[in-house]
Amino acid sequence: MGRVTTTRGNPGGPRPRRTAPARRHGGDAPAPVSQRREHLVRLAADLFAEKGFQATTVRNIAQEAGILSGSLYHHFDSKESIVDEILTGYLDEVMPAYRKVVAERGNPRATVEGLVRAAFASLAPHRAAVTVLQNDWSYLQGMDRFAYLADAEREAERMWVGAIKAGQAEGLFRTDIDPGLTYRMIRDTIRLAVRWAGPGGRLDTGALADHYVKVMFDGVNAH
Amino acid sequence: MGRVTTTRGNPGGPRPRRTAPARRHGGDAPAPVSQRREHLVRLAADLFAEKGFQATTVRNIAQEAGILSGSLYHHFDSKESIVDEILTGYLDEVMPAYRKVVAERGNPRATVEGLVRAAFASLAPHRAAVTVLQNDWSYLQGMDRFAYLADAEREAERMWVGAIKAGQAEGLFRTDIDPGLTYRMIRDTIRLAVRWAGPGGRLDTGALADHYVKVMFDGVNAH
DNA sequence: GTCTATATTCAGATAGAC
DNA sequence: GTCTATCTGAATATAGAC
Repeated sequence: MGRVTTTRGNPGGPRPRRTAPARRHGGDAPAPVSQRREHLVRLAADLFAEKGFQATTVRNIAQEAGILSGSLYHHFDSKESIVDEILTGYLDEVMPAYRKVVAERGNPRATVEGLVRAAFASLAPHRAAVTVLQNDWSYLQGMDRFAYLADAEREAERMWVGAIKAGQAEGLFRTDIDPGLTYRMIRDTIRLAVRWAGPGGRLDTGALADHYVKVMFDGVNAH
Repeated sequence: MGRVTTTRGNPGGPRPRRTAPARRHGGDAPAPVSQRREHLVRLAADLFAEKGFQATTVRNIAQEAGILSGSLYHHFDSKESIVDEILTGYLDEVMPAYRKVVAERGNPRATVEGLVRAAFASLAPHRAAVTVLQNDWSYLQGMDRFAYLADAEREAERMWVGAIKAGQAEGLFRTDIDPGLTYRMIRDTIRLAVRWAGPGGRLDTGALADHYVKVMFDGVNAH
């Protein structure tokens, strides 16, 4: 609607020259097809995990790889397609893990514990995805391309809340807590763990899961 | 350093004319000094609470107020000074509340419960600050101007962890959980509640605090 | 597969007229 | 106190040389 199409405008201009592209191999194997691409995704993921998707620029990613930003577009359509790959990789792991736990049809306590452990287990290999889901959720929500995120979230909620309600029905869990509220508390706490289980890797997620299961089931009170 | 000073460049160009600045008074009192300013801060806060600080533009804020972005700079130095005001307002409320709870020197269980309730109570009036602290923490950390955030966080951690450790020493809390880890779990879960206690205001924070205290102390298991 | 060069758009911010 | 007009810088992305 009434777009102004001035043919002017050139911010940027001559950019500072870098010294050299810092090659990191001197005649390696030809690389199957997209080993280079996967490497770039991993570099991007590290940056996304540090500061989120929106806060990371394609120049950041390119610099990390020792190339210029324009060169990234030989490998990727767009910045969005990079994060798409990262998010899809996460969901392709965690959702089947959830479904497997539910399909085992153990008692609800075992199911909830299994879900907690599955969630924690997926944190370490997918820090970037989890960080992006926290930081940039509302941004991604606005895009048709990422509608699958909300779908997955709905399915996950059904599984968790179902297990909690079943546990209440069987008298395993107290009935004076709200299942939906409890699910969100649990989910959020696990996701946030990615921040301090962070790059330093000070805490392994197995130990975190143990800690969390203890507190969640029995509370902080001494018996 | 070799800046290109083309005299060109005019993104924006002729902007669509708005109909009128939507005045909301027709001869009110002269307004003490900065009633207008406070109003603008509140508008900005709503936007920050929705999508964070970095994701909100000064043009967003101005549009919400029915003025142009340049006009905002009559009231504020910069976008940062707006968020500074918001964050300061939050800390000026929550930190004294924490200190008061600790100063009462009740038993550690009462102290922890008091801290939880103080934290929840501060959510509703300061949604923007809490959202910004979550979304833009790493961005703000990099700036000297916001060093006071880390200071406050350190003081808060000392109070919480102190209460948890005291409770363990008195045999009130189980000793097989890590105080620092437990504090972060609690803190993060409370902060995240701001998202779904959100704009709809579906859940009042008093009820949330009740729910949370129950689960935290006694766990989800039935007795 | 990378670089050069640049288009395009949008961000925060400013000067001065009204 | 707001608007007009614009600057400056930075972001995503593209075209074509090498």
